[in-house]
Amino acid sequence: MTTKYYNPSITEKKWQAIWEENAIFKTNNNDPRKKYYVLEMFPYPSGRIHMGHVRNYAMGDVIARFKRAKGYNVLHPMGWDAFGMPAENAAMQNKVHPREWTYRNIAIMREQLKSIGLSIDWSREFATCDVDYYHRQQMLFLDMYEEGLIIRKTSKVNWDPIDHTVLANEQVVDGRGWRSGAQVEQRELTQWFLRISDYSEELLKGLNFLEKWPAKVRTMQHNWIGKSEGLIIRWQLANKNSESCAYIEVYTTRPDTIFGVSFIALAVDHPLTKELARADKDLQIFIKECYQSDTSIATLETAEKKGFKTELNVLHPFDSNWKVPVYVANFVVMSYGTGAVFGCPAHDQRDLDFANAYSLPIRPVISLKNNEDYTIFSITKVAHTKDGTLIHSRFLDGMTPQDAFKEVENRLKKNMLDGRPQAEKHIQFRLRDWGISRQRYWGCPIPVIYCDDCGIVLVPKIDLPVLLPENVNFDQPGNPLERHEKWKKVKCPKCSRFARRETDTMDTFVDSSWYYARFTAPWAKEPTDIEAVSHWLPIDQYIGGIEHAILHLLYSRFFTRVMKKITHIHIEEPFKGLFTQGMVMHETYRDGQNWVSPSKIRIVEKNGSRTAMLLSSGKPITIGSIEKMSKSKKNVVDPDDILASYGADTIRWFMLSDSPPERDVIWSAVGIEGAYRFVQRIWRLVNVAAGELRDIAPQAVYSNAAGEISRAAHCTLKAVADDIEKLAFNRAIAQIYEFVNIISPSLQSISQTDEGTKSALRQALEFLIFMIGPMMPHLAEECHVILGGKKLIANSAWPAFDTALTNRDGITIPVQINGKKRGELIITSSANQAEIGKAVLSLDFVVTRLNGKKPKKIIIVPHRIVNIVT
RNA sequence: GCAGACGUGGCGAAAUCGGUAUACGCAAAGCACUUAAAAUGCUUCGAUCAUUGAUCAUGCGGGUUCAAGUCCCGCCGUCUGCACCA
Repeated sequence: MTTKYYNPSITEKKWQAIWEENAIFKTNNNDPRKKYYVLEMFPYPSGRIHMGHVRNYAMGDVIARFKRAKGYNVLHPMGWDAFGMPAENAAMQNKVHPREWTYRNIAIMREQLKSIGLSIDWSREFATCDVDYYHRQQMLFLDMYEEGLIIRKTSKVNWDPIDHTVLANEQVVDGRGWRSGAQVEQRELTQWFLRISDYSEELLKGLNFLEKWPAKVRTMQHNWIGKSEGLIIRWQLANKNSESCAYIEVYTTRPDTIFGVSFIALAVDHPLTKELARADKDLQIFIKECYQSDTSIATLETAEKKGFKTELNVLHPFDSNWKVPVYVANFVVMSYGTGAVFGCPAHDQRDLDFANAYSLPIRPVISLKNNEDYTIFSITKVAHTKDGTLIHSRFLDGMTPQDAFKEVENRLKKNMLDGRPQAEKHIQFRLRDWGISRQRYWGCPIPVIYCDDCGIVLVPKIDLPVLLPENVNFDQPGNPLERHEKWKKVKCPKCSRFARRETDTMDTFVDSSWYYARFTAPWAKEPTDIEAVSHWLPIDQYIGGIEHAILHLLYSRFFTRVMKKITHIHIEEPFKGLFTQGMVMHETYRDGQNWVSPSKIRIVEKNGSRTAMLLSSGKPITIGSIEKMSKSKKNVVDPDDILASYGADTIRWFMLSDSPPERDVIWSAVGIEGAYRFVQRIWRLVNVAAGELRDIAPQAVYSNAAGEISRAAHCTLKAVADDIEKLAFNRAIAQIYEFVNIISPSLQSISQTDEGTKSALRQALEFLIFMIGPMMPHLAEECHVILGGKKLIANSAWPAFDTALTNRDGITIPVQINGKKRGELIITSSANQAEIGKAVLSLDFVVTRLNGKKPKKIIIVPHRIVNIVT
């Protein structure tokens, strides 16, 4: 005990080196013990680790270390989601090659992660931009193509005419490209698609079996897949003025409202619209206008309902004298249903808006509750979408909407129109095929060649990998591959004439859809080693941010099914357990319009109010709301700074304490101080006691003070293990605090205690070291050594608790009178109902309260409570 | 608009199956140690009234129950996801 304080910066480095030298965390695929695969979503190498990463990896590490102590063969790997736009942006701004930028960031972040003391098998590390990895991904592409899982088709996209690239909807702000500020156009592009929509039903059904997933994520995926059941109804054209078809197909989930129809609306890119436009200048102008608006959410919300009345009319399926006008409308989407709808303004808000704009009739067909005045629709402009009974609907009158649906279906499916039934049942999904083409350099090249003679030719497996060219420049916008003539020019594998390479690369979501499988055997020549995959998958516990609830997790579920089909994986669901952690938040500070970093200010607390001022000048600063840590709001705290002043154990402990892991945690300076004080407290207690305890044999003792300590030790050990198992880290930590509070008085007066208590304390401390081990691994090792331990905690088995000590024989149960607690009863745990009842009635406070009266009823719940009703 | 979650002290929160509401931590106050401060240790800490103690408290209003933070019905508020999806 030469030093007074624990110095994490020296100690933590020491233990990290020892773990590495002994290869403690290197995992062997052939280990006979039961497997456990824990994985945190791998990071994008943006430059530095942020607090969100620390929280994510701290949680995963607690589970990995705990399961290892519990005797599992644990796989806990790390990699890098390394392709993507930011590397190219950096290339444009700083004249640095994306590869160089990416690998430099990886090197920095790897060291940062190592300094947190994570129990990771670094020998399995890879980045998705490693040739080794994207080579295998190209192999998968070929296999999937052979199986018919990939198709080429055109689709409408947001096109940035300045940056020459496709933009995702999120990248369109107020109709303009987020980087260039250019007015975004709608373009039809031919792209590669993965046929995820073929798996809609399967992906939906699979959700039911994911019991260890948060219900929230399952609901989100459920809605995203968006299954709906309805009818496709064919409406006969009134006059034969279309060359190609005799009817318009419409998808509807409300066939019951068919007598409320007042118009038919076609999508702007519907084939019939295109046909009509050929002979109609005005329609051409209308279509052009529609294409100029983008598909971003903000625009859609405010967009006016616009329509164009065509010459066409269709006949009502149940009344050939009833002509319904056909419009082209901007709100109808080609990619959903049939790209045409029938409008029933009275019972659909969107149709009502349209009807009011174009003075179309509004025909109510579902009864309102108490108001039969239907002029209301044009006044209130609110459609009636609730249930009721059918009215003004001829043979449907009086039916429920459900019965009317069936009646319409039954009648129409018998009617033949042009050789087909006039209606068919149709199940429609919202989920669309996954377009994976990106007009970018820094991604996995799509292994395809275009030949003028042979058409689309796949790159033969033997010619893989298609490598990204090194010599590229980013001095003009667009995709450098596109203008790299030398790289593009290639001999056709079929006819050997000159052909050109596909210059699009794959969406980075493809990279992250199978990396978890690659970790099981990153050395394999094939994408996976089927034996290794069968051993390790599914992942027992996957941890990451809720922001990936839909895309990444849905794509991965799809990809696993696909990889099963092409025999690279044996299962369908990759993630058995999923946990979505909350974000790391921080207060914001601003000086006028400018955000101010927390490192530049000082908080002063006076009379219960908090004020902030600039460190440099003392200028007052406004304290703003608590928000997610982000560079733009400058409310970030750099983990490196915290590591330097407090150490890894403190930062891990703070991240896990207080807030439940699924909820947001608010970072605060006082919070991290509190965690640091606890680290010092443990170290101090162990040091104070070490001299007295080092030679004492740890054993459980069953008497008096020593007995209480032993009992607490065994109970806490059990409770902490249960909480970690349930990922309730905050509760585990509370248990540990409570336990330390129990044993610390005895530890501080250790020199005056008897041998029995010392022995119990010796064991209590040993348990404590194991309990803090998963969260504060360095401190645990250090304390273990101070007490004379030889083996590494990281490599030791979790101690067993004694059930004789966790089950008490004397228990205290609360006693209520008329539902209010009035006292307690101490009795043996084996006491039966009759004995408890007798004991309760002789208690002083019960006798006084009853005052000679006989209770009406006594409710006794063994081990829990007694309630006397008078 | 549709779907889902949540609402407990000054703050982060706990309460397994309906069974002692506020564990544990933070902040605050007081005391001890100290020349002093920091650190550390001890004590207090939901509200109101009060002498022991009592009454009221888990967003609001009802209900079920011996017993409700927990279950049911109706509101209010906050957050998240999706959205011209027919």
